[in-house]
Amino acid sequence: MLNYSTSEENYIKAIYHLQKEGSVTTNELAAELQTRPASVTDMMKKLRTKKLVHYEAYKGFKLTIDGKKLALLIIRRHRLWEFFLAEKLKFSWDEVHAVAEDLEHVSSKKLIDKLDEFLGFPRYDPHGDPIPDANGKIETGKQVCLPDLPLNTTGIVCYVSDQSSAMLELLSHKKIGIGTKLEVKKKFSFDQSLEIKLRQQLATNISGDLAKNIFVKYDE
Amino acid sequence: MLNYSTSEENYIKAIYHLQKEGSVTTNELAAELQTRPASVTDMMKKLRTKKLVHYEAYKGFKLTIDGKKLALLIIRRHRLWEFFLAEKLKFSWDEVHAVAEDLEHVSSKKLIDKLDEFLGFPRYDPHGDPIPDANGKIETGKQVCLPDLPLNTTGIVCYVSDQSSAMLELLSHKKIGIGTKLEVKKKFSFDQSLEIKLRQQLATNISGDLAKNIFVKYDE
DNA sequence: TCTTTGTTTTAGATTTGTCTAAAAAATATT
DNA sequence: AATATTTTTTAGACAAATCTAAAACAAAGA
Ligand SMILES: [Mn+2]
Ligand SMILES: [Mn+2]
Ligand SMILES: [Mn+2]
Ligand SMILES: [Mn+2]
Repeated sequence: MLNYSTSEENYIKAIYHLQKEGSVTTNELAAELQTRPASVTDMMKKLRTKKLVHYEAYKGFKLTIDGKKLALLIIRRHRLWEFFLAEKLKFSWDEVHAVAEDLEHVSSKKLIDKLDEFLGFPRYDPHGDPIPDANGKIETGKQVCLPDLPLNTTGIVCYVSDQSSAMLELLSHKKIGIGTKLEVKKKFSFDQSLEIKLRQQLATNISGDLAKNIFVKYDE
Repeated sequence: MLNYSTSEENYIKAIYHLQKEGSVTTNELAAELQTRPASVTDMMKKLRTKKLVHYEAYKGFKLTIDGKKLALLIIRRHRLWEFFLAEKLKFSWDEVHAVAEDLEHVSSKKLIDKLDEFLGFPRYDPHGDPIPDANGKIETGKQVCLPDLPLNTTGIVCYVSDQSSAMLELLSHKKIGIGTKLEVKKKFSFDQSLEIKLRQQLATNISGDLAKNIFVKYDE
């Protein structure tokens, strides 16, 4: 794998995040990167000659296969460092991103693979986003705690942070367990309680305290 | 503390290493950094306006108080990362330097101080060089294993890596312990054995196997 | 002291990544 | 369809860090 500049890497990563499907426009990318449209055009020409983006004037751009591979490598670095900062250095969730933004550009393959191993091959970063593996494979979907699941979106329960018997008793009574599919129908700001609907069942209410401890996976 | 470019930091660190005492010349620094004398002159003018070096045309240069502080901060980052790579990620001694050369430029103060804490405030990097503390204080001298102690230089035993009873028996017989002052008089390449001299005693011989496990501190 | 040699600095060019202002193209409105 | 608006690209400039070639300076030798 060739070596790319910090600037090139930031562009590639930003395009990846913007191109859910279809292509990305000059203004979108300029806004994302806090730069000027003219700078974006310049960089797209460069990334085209390096075969990292498909680009024709006035027609937007998207990553090539190689571009996507590079993006996933940078995201892998970014999220592993975020995990390291939160887990080992006890940074809080909102502090990890800025530092990882710099660390992600240190490009030693061995460093990242050894770091991955040292961390125990974590699957999610501190924000619940999946971490690509050494081959660039990434799990689709996102892991969040229940209050952060968008309304009317199906989520699958994948983890419960509080495993006390009191908690498990409540869960089994509500018929919620690992693998349960559910949707959040309403969020009440007064007490953070949620109205949720389980597959083939009536809606039920759960407290904010309970919801905070339930983690779900969903497709973005 | 202001922020400096990777290039500026590499220059500052190189000057620190070259100016044991007295001042550094253009050609020396160009050789150290694998660059051209003209580039060095350009950079010296820039670092002078930033008050990091004392510099007058044709008269060499040395770090100001602020320049020295910055150098020690970069060296602190470098050596902490080296320790992390060797200790936690199981890199070998000869692999850590190149990666640390990049990591040292990530400038978050909190990152480095938390890393220091996570590592247990190590005092020496994997090459035996002392690590400056959070205030930039650095221990003078260097820690190496006995075969690496320069000939006829007084070293003080500060650590023994093999602490088996067989080993300690041999050491006490030779009257070598923590704090013992000694000099290496001769190195025999045939079997790596050494002829050493202890303070106020006759010279004695020790095997390569023993010598490898004895660490000494000395002034450069 | 004068001259030769080696070192250091200057002058001017290059690359990378950015910017502003103006022109060109695409899109939306009447 | 013609015109107005928005988006994108081009043209030209700039700062950072580097280079080569030439000029200026310092040190050493005759
Ligand atoms: Mn970044
Ligand atoms: Mn994240
Ligand atoms: Mn470096
Ligand atoms: Mn070292």
